[in-house]
Amino acid sequence: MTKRRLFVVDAMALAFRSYHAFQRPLTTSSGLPTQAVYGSLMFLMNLIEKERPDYLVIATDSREKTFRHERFEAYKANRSDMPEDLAIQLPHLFKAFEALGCKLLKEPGLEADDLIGSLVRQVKQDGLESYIVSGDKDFMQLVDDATYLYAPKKGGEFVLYNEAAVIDKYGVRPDQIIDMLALMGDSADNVPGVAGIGEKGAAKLIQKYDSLEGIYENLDDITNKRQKNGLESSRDSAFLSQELVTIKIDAELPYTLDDLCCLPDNALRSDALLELTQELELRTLTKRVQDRREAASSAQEKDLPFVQDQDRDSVDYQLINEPETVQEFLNKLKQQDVFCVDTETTGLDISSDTPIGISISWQAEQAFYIPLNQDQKADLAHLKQELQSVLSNPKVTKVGHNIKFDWQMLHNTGLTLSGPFADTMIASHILHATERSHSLDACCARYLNYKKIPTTDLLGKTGTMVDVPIADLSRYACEDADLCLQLYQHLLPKIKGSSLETIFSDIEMPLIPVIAKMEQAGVYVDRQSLAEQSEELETRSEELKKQIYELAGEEFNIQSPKQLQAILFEKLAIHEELGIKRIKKTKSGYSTDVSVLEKLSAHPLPKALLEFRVVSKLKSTYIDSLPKMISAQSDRLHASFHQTGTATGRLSSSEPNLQNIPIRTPLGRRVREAFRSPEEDWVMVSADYSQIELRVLASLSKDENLKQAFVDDADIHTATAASIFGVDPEDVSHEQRSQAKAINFGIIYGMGPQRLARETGVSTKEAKTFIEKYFARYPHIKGYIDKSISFAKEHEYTETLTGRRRPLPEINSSDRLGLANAQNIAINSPVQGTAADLIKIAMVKIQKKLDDSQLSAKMLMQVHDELVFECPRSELEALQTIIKKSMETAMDIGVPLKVAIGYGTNWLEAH
DNA sequence: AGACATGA
DNA sequence: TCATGTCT
Repeated sequence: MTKRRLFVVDAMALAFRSYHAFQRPLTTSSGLPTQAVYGSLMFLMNLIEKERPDYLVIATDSREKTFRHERFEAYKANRSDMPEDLAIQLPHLFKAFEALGCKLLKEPGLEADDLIGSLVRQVKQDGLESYIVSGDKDFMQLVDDATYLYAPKKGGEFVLYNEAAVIDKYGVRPDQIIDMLALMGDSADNVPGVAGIGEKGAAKLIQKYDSLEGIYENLDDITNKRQKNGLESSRDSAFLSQELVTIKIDAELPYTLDDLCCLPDNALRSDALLELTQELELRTLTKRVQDRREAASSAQEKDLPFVQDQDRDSVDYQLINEPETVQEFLNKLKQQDVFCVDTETTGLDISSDTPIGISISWQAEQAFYIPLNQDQKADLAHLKQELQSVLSNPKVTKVGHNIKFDWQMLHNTGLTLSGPFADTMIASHILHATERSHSLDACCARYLNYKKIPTTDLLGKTGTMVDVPIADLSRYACEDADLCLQLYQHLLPKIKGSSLETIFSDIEMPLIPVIAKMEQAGVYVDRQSLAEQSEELETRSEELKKQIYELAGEEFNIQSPKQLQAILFEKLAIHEELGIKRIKKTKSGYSTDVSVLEKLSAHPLPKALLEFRVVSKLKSTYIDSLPKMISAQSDRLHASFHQTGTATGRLSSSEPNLQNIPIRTPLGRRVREAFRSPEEDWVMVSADYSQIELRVLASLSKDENLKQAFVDDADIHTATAASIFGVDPEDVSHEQRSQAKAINFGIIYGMGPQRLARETGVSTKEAKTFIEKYFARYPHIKGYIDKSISFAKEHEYTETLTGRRRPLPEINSSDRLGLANAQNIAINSPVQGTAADLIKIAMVKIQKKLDDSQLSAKMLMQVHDELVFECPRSELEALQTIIKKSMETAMDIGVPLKVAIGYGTNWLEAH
């Protein structure tokens, strides 16, 4: 693939150039001048269409003075002010950049030149080529094997300067340009240079003596009197000029490649651009944008999707479905030690769907599609057997994007896929934990700047993969495998050898088959029990509804916060009636959440509402929806667990979310009680890490006091209470314990005194003193918190014990809320993430022991610090031993880990 | 603090 | 999309 290209434009240079290029003024009907906007837009649109950049950004000066002004007071002193009718256009110009999808880069204390210089050097590290779009010869100093000067000529033409072209023009190398400019000076920027030396003279001298230093070392050689005199008298000025003309290349810039991305096809037909050209009455440009939009929509009608074509004709995709080609393919496959697999399947159901074909790639832009259905003309049984030996070869790395899915599909057709794995979806998540999507489409766009054909184009509206013509399917499947392999080549080097390698190779990759099995096992729920509960709650719900309507004096939609607001705070004004002043607010008025309703619960209406809320939540979210998700195939619930769903490294669960099944209240608990084993002599087993996050906190902070409490196996909240209230553990009251518990949680979540006060029901002031006392008793925890925050500030990410990272959100130091949030993240993420890593390690250990010992016990679900299993009574003891051992020795964190196990009818009692 | 689901 | 509520 050719290198991806970044184009950088100097905003002010472009604006001035466009402004002066116009002889006649151009204005809107209301008199707003628009020459600069028109000229700049025209220029950029031409550039985008002609060059189709992968990345395009505009750089501009910051307002502040720079190091050059400090060094030389008169720097740029003779610049005249910007003409008023250009200045007035600037806001529109910036809007125009935005409409084109170009980021406007600006950094405090940097001139555009320095920003550009540092940017091109930075992206060179990422393997990009840079094109500096400017007529300013100063930029020639930056030209190298990956950096070009793209200088506009008259009439829309450009000259491209590479190293050779620079030498051709001045006879000096790019790295000598600085010294040449130092001799010449620059009247526009008030750079003094050396009197009596111009462009020609400067070039000649540098050619002869190599550098400014070289010239002064050989001053006696110089025959030209005028030059010699000038050089002698302007020595200081020459070296000052050298400093002034040197473009900074090492400024740290906060941009990622994603910030610089350009989508040429979208840029020229965006809604924003059309709106802007219309608003500014730029008719020629409006017409041009409309043309692009029409072309795009007619292309879509013809079913021609917009794909960023990157030499896609050069790809080598082969359909392998003849006996001879199959054998030839298998022989080549067996020689690979890394390859990418992707399956095309009859559907997405993990308990019933199967592969119809498999695509494989081991080299970028080359891939093979091997049908595993009737499209395959070779001996299928033999083919599968051969594939099996490769798919389970422990010496071969199998690359995939969400390879858990392929594992499951292959499993459904009797094929075993085994490690080592390299999952590019998880690799993406490890490298960018705060990105929302890690789908193949998103990753290709993000890392390869390649827009895939949407799957829906292939499938049509209702069809399945099975109905797709083999040629199309083959091409699509090959593209997926090829791109996945390219992602592997792009992402894995960033992980290998870095501190992320452990988390990727030793934790996440081995976890894949564990989760794959867990999902396929599913969990049984008692439909009957849920149906009974549903009826009971239906009755209660109706009663409450009636009661609520009566109290309100009218019928309304109780589930609409807006309507409820009107009843509570306007019609009945309950808060006034009860004399309650402050009511929590949301963006759209008074809140009606639990905390508010509880405040008002002296009145019967809010009281009824509270119960109604509980009942309807339970009924709609769990009792009525769980049965709908039970697989007809297995009669069980097969939720998904995602390794890429959270910023901290926890797993997440969906369809249904098994991680928020009720447990706290008796009514909710009945829902979880419906989860049971369908087999006669089998039991549910639940294993809970006790206080895992506080143990992790003790470990991370190395607080002896807290560590000792765990070594002593004390009740941690009681111990904390004893410690901060200065009493013996036996004398701790209920009240004191629950306040200590709130503080312990508060610390883990990084919550402030206000939240703590709300949580414990004490005043903010009292909460403050609690926290102070806490820190006095656990001084290392205060230290840990400070350390976490400063680490996060410095690195802009947080890190767990195992090296997992989470980038911090961009912090705007004026944004108080954002800052507080970032601090909470700095404290919470390492704790939550380390706990998540511990249980992941335990899961892998447990599954391995289950496999090795050939027990039939099954892991069914994970709820952050809890694992749920199902096993025959006869295996109970063996299973408990395995669980306990694995969880308690998951990793040595310098604090003992404790596990509580509950089973059978008591499986919920571990809590 | 971190998730996901529901209903409007 | 927001407000709400469930879990850890």
